[in-house]
Amino acid sequence: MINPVENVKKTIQEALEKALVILREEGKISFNTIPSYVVEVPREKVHGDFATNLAMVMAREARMAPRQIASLVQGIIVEKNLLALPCEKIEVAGPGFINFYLKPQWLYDVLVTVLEEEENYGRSNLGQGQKVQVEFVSANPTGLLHMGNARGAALGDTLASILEWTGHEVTREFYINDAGSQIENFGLSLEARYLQALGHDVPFPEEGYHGQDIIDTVHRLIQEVGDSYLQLSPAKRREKLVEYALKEKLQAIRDSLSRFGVEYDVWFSERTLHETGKVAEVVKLLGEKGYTYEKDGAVWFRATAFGDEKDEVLVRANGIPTYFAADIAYHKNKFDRGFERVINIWGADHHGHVRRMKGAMAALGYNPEALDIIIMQLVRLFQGGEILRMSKRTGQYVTLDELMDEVGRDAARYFFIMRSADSHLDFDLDLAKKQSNENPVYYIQYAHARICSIFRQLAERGGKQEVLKGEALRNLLAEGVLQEEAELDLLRHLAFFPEELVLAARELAPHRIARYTLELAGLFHSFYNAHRVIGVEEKLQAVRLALVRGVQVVLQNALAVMGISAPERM
RNA sequence: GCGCCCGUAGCUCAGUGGAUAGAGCACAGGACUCCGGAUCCUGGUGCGCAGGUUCGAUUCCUGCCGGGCGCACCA
Repeated sequence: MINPVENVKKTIQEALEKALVILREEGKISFNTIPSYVVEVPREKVHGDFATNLAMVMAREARMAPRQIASLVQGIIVEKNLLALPCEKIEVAGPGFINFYLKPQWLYDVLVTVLEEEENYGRSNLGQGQKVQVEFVSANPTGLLHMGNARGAALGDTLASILEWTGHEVTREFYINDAGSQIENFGLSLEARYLQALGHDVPFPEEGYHGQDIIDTVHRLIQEVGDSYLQLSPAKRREKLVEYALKEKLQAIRDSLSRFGVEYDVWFSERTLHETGKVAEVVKLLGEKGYTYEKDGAVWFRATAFGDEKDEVLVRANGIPTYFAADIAYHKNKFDRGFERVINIWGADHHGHVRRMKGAMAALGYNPEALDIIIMQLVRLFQGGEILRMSKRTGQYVTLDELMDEVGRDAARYFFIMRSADSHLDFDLDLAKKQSNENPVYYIQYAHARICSIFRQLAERGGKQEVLKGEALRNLLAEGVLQEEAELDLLRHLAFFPEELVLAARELAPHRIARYTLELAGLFHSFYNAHRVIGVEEKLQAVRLALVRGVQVVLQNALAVMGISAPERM
């Protein structure tokens, strides 16, 4: 649970603030409060290991030129030795930055930490055990999973992992839309296919589900029950057909997601909310709080009271509650189960739903801030330069399984994780198939395989295979054996892993980890091409083996977060 | 018309209130008799346009232009 970067930043902050207090006591500077400032790693290495904008943001408060403040602070830190870190030099630069050039000591400590914590390196307690639910995919169980669902699955699962790594108690949940009008429609489609399969010339509903998959489902059912459903009333017949098909579809969805590396803790049925009266209950509750009214025979929710453009129907004139009503009941249930934070991943086509959902939570007395809805932009599928429309109705879509058949699970996951949820994703099928070997995930995995290969080589040559750790490693590093730029760059990147997870958790941004891992792999490949590990001088080989082992550990951890395998050979 | 997202290199995309804006692909050239060449190294007139806030804006705000998606008693 060590975050090296955070520790250094804190140490620098302490020095800065002590310096300011001393300067004020000496009457050299005046201020009431220290404005918020940052200690960060500069983009350019020539600007030091860490830098702060403190002097610039203090300028107004202290009524003094930024560079002058910076000089005073820098001077007093050096003079009184306020910084509790081995430091090369502290400089004032540019418009008033204070740049800290640290001795590589802190980077050496990082390596000791990584090898100490191993598969736990990166974990933190940011969340302090907060109970978080991540609900994602929640595809209609009337068809197979398409590319949009796949993106949601990769993002949701990775986000859940990131939250786990940062000290949250996470539940992954899938909401099964097994009620409502699309189920009615599903039943009508199944019925038509059933009758057609038995030789009846009946029309197929225009708005029905045209996919081949439900024809197959019906044929399997007929193997079991034959034409016995012809005797049933249409309503009963549809109910039986839906029951059978839903079970089958749901199993297929579970299997696909499982194959994609996604395992849910909870599968939550919408139908149960209706059957247990929870939907009616929540409508009543909203009424009691004064947020509903009747118009044209329907019950409406006052979404406009929460900034929405218009109100929304909860119960139709025919007495059947809407999807929205059920979803409110579902979200109430989430909070009632004790989740302190609820995160949903929705497709961009549902973004209009966000404000009223939050409004409904506020109306029920829950904190709408505890509900985070990540809007994921849609996936546009191209083939041969043309857009393929994805639609369950027409049955024309590429499924998650087909995608995995084409490019494999690792590449598919990485492809979705590497882009921010905000970006519109154009997926060129031809390109994805053709370039599957050019997917960056292989670049990362290759770095890992190469490291494994180093250890294999070492074994074959009969060399010492155990990697130095703890004090022995610390002592050897203290001799300054690791000096190369490429080595220090790698250590610096390893240092950032815990911080990167914290940022990804705060920003709910899984793509940060994809990027981080790619950069780490790149730094390793550069190092590998420039320097040898095996066959160099004994001490150097020992510390380089430790370094390479450290990289391996972090690659494994990062890949684990993303649900991607770390192959030993490729 | 209203709302949300996006507009960064030829293409696909990262990125940040700061000091010289990055990566992959594509293109051109080059690399160890040695740990895996699925690698590395070298090569770049780019933040849609116009205002505003700020010591400082590609980043924040407003308007405009362009693209995607919503705006059902569907989900």
